[in-house]
Amino acid sequence: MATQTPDSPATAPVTRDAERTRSEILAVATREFADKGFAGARVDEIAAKTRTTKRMIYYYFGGKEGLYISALEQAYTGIRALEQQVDVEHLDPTEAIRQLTALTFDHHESHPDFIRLVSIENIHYARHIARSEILAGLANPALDALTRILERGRAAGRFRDDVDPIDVHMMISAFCVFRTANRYTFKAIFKRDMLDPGLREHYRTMIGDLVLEYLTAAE
Amino acid sequence: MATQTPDSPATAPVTRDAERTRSEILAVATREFADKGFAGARVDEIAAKTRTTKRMIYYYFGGKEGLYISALEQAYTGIRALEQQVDVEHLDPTEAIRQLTALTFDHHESHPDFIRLVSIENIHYARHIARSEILAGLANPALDALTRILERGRAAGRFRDDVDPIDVHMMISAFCVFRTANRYTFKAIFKRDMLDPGLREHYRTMIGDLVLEYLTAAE
DNA sequence: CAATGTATGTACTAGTTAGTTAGTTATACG
DNA sequence: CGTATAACTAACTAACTAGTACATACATTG
Repeated sequence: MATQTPDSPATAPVTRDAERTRSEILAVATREFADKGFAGARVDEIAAKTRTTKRMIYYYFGGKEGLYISALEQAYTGIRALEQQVDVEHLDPTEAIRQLTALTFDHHESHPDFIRLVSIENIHYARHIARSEILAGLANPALDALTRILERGRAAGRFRDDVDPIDVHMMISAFCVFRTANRYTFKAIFKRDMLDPGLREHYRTMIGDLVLEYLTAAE
Repeated sequence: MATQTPDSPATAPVTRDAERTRSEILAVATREFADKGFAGARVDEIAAKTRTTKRMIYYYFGGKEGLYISALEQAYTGIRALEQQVDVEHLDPTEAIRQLTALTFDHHESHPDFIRLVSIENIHYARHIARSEILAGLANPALDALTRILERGRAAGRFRDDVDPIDVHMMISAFCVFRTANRYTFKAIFKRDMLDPGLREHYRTMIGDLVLEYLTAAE
């Protein structure tokens, strides 16, 4: 009786899977931190939303802060992996810029949790990113692609040659990040949801126009 | 002896000043909330940084959330009052856009706490702004000024006529907000401080160029 | 198949935190 | 001058919250 029988549903089949436990905690934590911030998220609540217990958070991540840093690292490496797939080398510079801005636009739209984590991390003065070895040395595929596009465009005499890739990247990010990160206050004040599906194409084109107009302007 | 004498420094002249107490609490709270977020800020710490006690926070603001909302309201009304002073009606449209972008740029740079509060409020899905009657009906002087500039520019045949004032306002805000709000993660990743004084003029001109290039482009 | 380390659950704790209770004192006003 | 009221203080509390001690079960490997 004390022995576990296959027909005892009370004692669930407690299969052990360290990787599953770890990744489940991480997934739940990412959502919770993105939703409520570092201070607002609750370790007990994160634990409750997993199939395991709070003890496991401390076992795998050391504590609340370790868990938050791991969530950040995972979010960043995930986004960077996506960016790595950007292939615009074969396109002509103008079309490459259009594709790159559209891709960035799409990335930001489809990863709101990532954007929120970045906002939260900025509220914390990027203290955790600075501390993380993984995040400090992370390459930026989108910037690399942009740098090469600008070089080609400049060589072809299509783009002005006094522009800095980081500045152009900043323009694109600013627009895409603002649209997602400031969605709620913007809507409250201007009564417009920047993520309204009906406005999507308009904004997706606009950021391409904006950047290209700037790049092709006379110096 | 029990009577308070002018030469007894132990019993400080506890002058009562409701307005001073209230505004001191509000000033400290604004800094604390901007620094640590709503959940991260501590009522006890806010109280400790004032000359009064925690009880007064509850006396004047009802609670932590009431205090946070009051801080938000004050920050927004302060910024709006500043914007009201924008006077670009007498300038020609191109110059007016240059002035307006530069002014917005300056405002954002000199009010980092306001930008941080906005970021924090977005993390909270603008729940508090939506609830505040003061903030819901706040006019937007910068947008009004922009609308009139665009009309004049369009009438003069200088600007394209398919642009929406809210969209242009969004571009300008996106750039200026991003530069301040995402300063820390941007620096950690791209090793560039967007608020470096040496880059200030460069960025201040850039946002004007960017918007004007867009407004004067062929449709 | 024993045994050893990894993985997991339960129950607890110390410290914190928002909010409150029960008053006291200054000041305006008749 | 006395008194009503607004402004203010100190000490307290109940609930929460991150983190831990301790016990135990699974599974891998020799």
